[in-house]
Amino acid sequence: MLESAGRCFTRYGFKKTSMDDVASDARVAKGTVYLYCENKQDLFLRAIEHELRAWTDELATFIDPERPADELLADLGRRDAAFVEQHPLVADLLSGMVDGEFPAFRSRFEELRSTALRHIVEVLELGIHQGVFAADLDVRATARILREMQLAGALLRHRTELPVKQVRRQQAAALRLVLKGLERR
Amino acid sequence: MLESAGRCFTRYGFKKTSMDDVASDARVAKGTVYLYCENKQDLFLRAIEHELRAWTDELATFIDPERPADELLADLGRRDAAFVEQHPLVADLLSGMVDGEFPAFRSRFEELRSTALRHIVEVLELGIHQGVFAADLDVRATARILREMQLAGALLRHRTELPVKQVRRQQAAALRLVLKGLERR
Amino acid sequence: MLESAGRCFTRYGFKKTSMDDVASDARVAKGTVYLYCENKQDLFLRAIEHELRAWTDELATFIDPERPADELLADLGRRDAAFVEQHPLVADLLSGMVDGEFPAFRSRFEELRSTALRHIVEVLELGIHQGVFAADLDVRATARILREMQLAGALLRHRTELPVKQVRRQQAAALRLVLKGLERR
Amino acid sequence: MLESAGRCFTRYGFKKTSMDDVASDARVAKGTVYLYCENKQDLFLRAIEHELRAWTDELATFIDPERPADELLADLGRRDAAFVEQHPLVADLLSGMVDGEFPAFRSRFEELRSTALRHIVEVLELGIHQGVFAADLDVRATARILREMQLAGALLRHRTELPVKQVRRQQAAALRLVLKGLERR
DNA sequence: AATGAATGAGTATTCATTCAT
DNA sequence: AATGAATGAATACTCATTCAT
Repeated sequence: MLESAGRCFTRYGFKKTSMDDVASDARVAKGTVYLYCENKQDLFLRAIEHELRAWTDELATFIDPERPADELLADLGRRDAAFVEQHPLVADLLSGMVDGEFPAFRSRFEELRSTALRHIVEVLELGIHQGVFAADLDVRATARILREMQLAGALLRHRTELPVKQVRRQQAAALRLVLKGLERR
Repeated sequence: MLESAGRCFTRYGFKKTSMDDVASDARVAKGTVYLYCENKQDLFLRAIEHELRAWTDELATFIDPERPADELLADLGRRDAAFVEQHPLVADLLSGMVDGEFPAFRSRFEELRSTALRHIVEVLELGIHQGVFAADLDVRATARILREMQLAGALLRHRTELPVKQVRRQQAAALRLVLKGLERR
Repeated sequence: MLESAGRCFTRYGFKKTSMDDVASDARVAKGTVYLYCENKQDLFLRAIEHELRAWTDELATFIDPERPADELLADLGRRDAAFVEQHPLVADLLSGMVDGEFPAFRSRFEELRSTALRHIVEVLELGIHQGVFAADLDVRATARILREMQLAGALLRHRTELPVKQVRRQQAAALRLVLKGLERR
Repeated sequence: MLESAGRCFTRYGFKKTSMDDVASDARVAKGTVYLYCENKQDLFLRAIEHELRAWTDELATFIDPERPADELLADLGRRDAAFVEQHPLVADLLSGMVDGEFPAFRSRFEELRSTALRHIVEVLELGIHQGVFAADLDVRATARILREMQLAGALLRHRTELPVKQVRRQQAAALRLVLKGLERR
């Protein structure tokens, strides 16, 4: 059910997805959908939460402090990019796109986004500690940019249907750009 | 009229904006709106075009090849960021968000986006020529990232209502990150 | 003005004709149309009256009592058919089609239709008097049928776009059918 | 549902009938109407088809070749007239009135009208074969006229609200007129 | 638990009519 | 007299939501 909802919302967006779409994707009757949610908004939020659970599991993966931070960061980037590409709803959440539809949930969303940042922040701080990243980085702002860049790639694929090759090229270019910028002077 | 439309579409998105919204924002009757457009879609596209005209005017400003490219890029970045913040519809266009609503216009949009890239590409190439940027940059992919980063900032403001200070911090961090990454080895 | 209205109403019908259609056909501004009529209904009625004036002029033509009634009837039929083909609004009026749109004018219309019948009735009565038509004809009902048959032809052309040849064939067949039926036993 | 639609379209015509009219006549909500049709057009066509089904069933009734054709024709005329009076939508179809509203369906309608003619043609040909009708009749054109005359009566009733008595008188007169005209010389 | 027919509020669009210029 | 921009009531159609079965 929630997966059907996720699929539909991903494909058509919140407004354009009808409860009928969800119901028929899930091969149940429309009324049945309402057994699992209060209303369309609620369904959307549940669907996001569902994807987020997988996301936080993913994030929980251990960050090995022995490995050089730049390597870690590249790794994290790749993994996150891959995940977000598979879960565009999460991408929508992170990019703030959904905030417009749910003004009431803004602060909740902000919190979720914060969570997603924490891991990048950790790696950056580790890097500074290891002496591979510049000490005077604005860690939080930088983390945000890094996340944004991953998102950009993920959203690009879903929204503009660029060929995968180009997306990868862009991601590679992003990494290069960024790693140099992080380096200690 | 087009400005009212721009305001509304920006605030509520395409679907959630009703022609009544636009009409009452413009303080005219609903029928009057239809004197200036064929359709809601048409209105949206006109509103975007209206903002884009200002954008292309902005872009037409001369890029002085005597100035160092890194300086130019910073300048361009600031100016573009400022502009996009004032014209979120353009941001939506550039970020590919609108493509979902108007599949028929995708190629047209892509072209517009290309235009917007050209200036960044130019500056990058100038920088390579000047010897301040690395010669082996993937110019197009890099340009795309740079644009994405500006957009990210602009969208952030409109969608998540972060305090301006934080947005500026993020933009500064982005610049720093990026300029280093562009440098010649 | 009235001719433009006539043309438009003929082509598109009452509902589908917009005041803009009439105005642009008459090459004046929409407001100008309202100088010549109170509203759309009024315009329609004036347009019909305009055509009817020509019709009553036509009907006023002298019926020569010396000529055999069957010949007269054939003549009248041809002339009326030709006229109605040129003035489909009159045909609509006669066929009762417009009554639905203007329930308030029904009795007025009925009167106009009566006028149109009178001439046929006269010829039939002349024929009875001459002894060429059966004395026990239901004159009024028969007149109505004859009119109907002419109308049918006229409407056919405008509504179904049959080739002229076929319409003529039908009119010839109608005449033959009818003249035999009118004959004295 | 279809009957409500038929009633409304009959009473007010296609344009003037609103979906609300149909819905409230059928004592359901507007949305419910859309469960049974795609469109207003579609609803109209379905309503016509609904009436037509009854019509073709009616036409399917056996034409006994043993009976004299003039008798058969009178019978057919009476039955058809009665039917068309009860189903004015069919009358509108046959008279070509609906063609203007649905240019796209013109050929489909023409075909339906052809079907309706076939039976009259058959009786006429039977009559010629029996020697009661003139051999040189233009069968098709004549059939068309006969149909037209029945229609005229039916439409008359619905559109002008003549007293039934007068309609019957007209139909009787029509029959008399016609049967004489069909006779062998 | 599951269904899906019924609902009706919400929205885009049209067009007769008005009125300041 | 003539204009045509502005109006807003009217109307087709959609879809989230309910509820009897």
